[in-house]
Amino acid sequence: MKEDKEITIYDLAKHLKISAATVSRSLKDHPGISKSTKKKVQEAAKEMGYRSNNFARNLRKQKTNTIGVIVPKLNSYFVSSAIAGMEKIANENGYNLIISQSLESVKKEIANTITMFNSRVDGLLVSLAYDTENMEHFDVFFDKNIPVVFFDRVYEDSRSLNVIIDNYRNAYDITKHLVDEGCQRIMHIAGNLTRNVYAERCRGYKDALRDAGVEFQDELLIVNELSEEAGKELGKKILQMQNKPDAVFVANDVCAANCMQIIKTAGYSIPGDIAFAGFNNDPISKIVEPHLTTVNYPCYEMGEMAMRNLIDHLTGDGSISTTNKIILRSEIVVRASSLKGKGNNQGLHIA
Amino acid sequence: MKEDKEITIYDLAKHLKISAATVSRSLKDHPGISKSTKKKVQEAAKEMGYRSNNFARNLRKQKTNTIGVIVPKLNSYFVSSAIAGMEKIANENGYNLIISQSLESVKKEIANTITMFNSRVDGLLVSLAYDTENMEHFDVFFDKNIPVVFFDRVYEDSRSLNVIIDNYRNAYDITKHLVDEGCQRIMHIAGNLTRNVYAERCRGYKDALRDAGVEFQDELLIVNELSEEAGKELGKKILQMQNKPDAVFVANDVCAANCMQIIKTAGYSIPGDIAFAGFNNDPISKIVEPHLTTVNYPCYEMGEMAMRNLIDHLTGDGSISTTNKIILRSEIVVRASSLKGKGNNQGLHIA
DNA sequence: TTTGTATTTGCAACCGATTGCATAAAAATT
DNA sequence: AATTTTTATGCAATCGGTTGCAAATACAAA
Repeated sequence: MKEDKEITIYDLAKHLKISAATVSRSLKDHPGISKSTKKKVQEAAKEMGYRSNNFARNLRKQKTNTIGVIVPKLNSYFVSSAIAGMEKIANENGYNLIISQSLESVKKEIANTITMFNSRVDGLLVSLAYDTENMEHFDVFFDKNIPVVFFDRVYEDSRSLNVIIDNYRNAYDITKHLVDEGCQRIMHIAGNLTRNVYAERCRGYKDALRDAGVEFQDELLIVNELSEEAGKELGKKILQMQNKPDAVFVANDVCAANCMQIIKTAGYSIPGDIAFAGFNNDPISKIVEPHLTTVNYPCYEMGEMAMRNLIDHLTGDGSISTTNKIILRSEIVVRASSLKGKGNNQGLHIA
Repeated sequence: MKEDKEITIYDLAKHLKISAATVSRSLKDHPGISKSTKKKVQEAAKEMGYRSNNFARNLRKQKTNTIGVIVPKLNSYFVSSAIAGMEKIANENGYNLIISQSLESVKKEIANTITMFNSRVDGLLVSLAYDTENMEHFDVFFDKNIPVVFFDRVYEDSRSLNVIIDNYRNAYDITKHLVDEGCQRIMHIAGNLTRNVYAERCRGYKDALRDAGVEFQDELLIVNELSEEAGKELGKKILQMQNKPDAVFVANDVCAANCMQIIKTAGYSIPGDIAFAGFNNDPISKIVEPHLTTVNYPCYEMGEMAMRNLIDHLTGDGSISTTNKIILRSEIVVRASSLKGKGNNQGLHIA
């Protein structure tokens, strides 16, 4: 029944000999319209192949039904999983997503923020770039009361909601696990420490050491980009150390796996000589050998949760005003890379 | 200088004591407006914090500046990389992306298609779901002359542009390489053979065998989902074969890597007992041990290319009408998993 | 039948930018 | 100075829904 030309409510109105206002109300199930009229309109709409014009609607309602997402990089396990979760929820609720990547640069992040602002997104979901330190570019959103939800790489600010995991706790647990396995010289590889995720993991690492009576040593803390290449570099660096660590806790699986390879290739045994632990539970952690002890990060769920809360807030149910932080459950997953066999493993899930 | 209320061209017009039409034309650099007026308007716009309202614009122009992307699954290496490339190009050209996933189900794919249609995207980029066989759901787009570009998992249709790699050639090369390494019982693991990519790879495999004088055997061709789990299943299946293959060419790295693990754990040597080859050059291929011989698939570039062509077409430069297929360069990457050391490697790039 | 109340529907003014056509102003020509 | 040509601007309609308010119709009570 589709015509070549787009059908509008005016066409429907003319066809049914009623007003456009009534058509409009009928289509959105307005209470003031009689059941019979509604039915007539809805049927005619279907028959004639009517499709609502969002632009007219948005123009009039001053709402876009679009949510902006800014991430550091689309092609990583964490981000793509999180976005998959977001897409699902947004889709279910009739929201569109516009996605852009900062490619880990504040500059691009700022540009994207402006684009999003100009696209008049109803809300924004953001995971910060590696080097973002200043948050002024989000002020335009706060000023206009456009809700901003940060996830994973967040910014502590009373005006926004943060969805995170307990990085501190997990890092603490994993470090403690390494200690329990008998490690004493535990190295930690962190990302940029101004980024909450890495700062928290580092703090957990330090506190666990302290509580275990192991002294923290500056030389055992390294900050890098956590990329594949950084992992390889790291491996080489470790090989050159005269006093090598007996364990390495890396803030990210990809970096950990690549580092392990270098170490292994040089003839060291893992976990025998050096134990390893990562973070994220990236699929790679189950491929690298030995399998990598890591933290099971609920990426997909985090995306769902962040989106759900944003939408709830937009539709009024929500409460970004009252809720300020959502912490998702996550837990360490012990695998062979850290099992020296000396310690207990405290009933932790072994996969 | 930003006010609380949105500034419109009417505000600018009033402020400058000129008509809204002149403002509109000035802002878009219309030739009929004098330089001095244009400058005045553009300056005032900046000063007053004007931002153009896309909905009004779209409503009037009947164009959305939005491109729809439908993919099977967001969280895979291939897809996230391709989307990263698309986003880059779209962003550079002022287009927005709306992205949705079919989750490998035709049903959801159809639903997404309808959503995209109703969102009035200017164009569509699609990689088909695993089980899509019927293409009727794209007819609405073809009927309305909305360009559709398929990438990777494509559909041969004169009305659309396909962006692909030469799956046949690569599969042929990789199979030939295995033969050259001395393999005779080469197994091939394919995906759904109605999907072009898998059909082509399978064809390349068969032809390479034929040309090498190796007889194709039905029992050595297996179709599965190519997922992690499928890879493990496959490993078990191979272990149960009495007459095992001496090489396995899997149509996807993730599946290959997971299969290798099972085989290795059972005590077989790779490539000694069984050589392996995959497809995609997923990061996992450089982690699994031995490193996996595979095909370097230009995911990011494919995303860029698909998007660029779609946009060119929308802006009139393009020619989906004339171009019907774009084949990107790709090549096999030989790594340890297939090097039995008996054969030559024909100068192929070894990474 | 009349008045009052509740239920349905329509009128018309938005939302903000675009554009064909007409007009006004400036420049060039006679 | 009068006329033609060129250049610059404005008028007003249009895109398609939405919604406050008024009007019309239905139904109930008096």
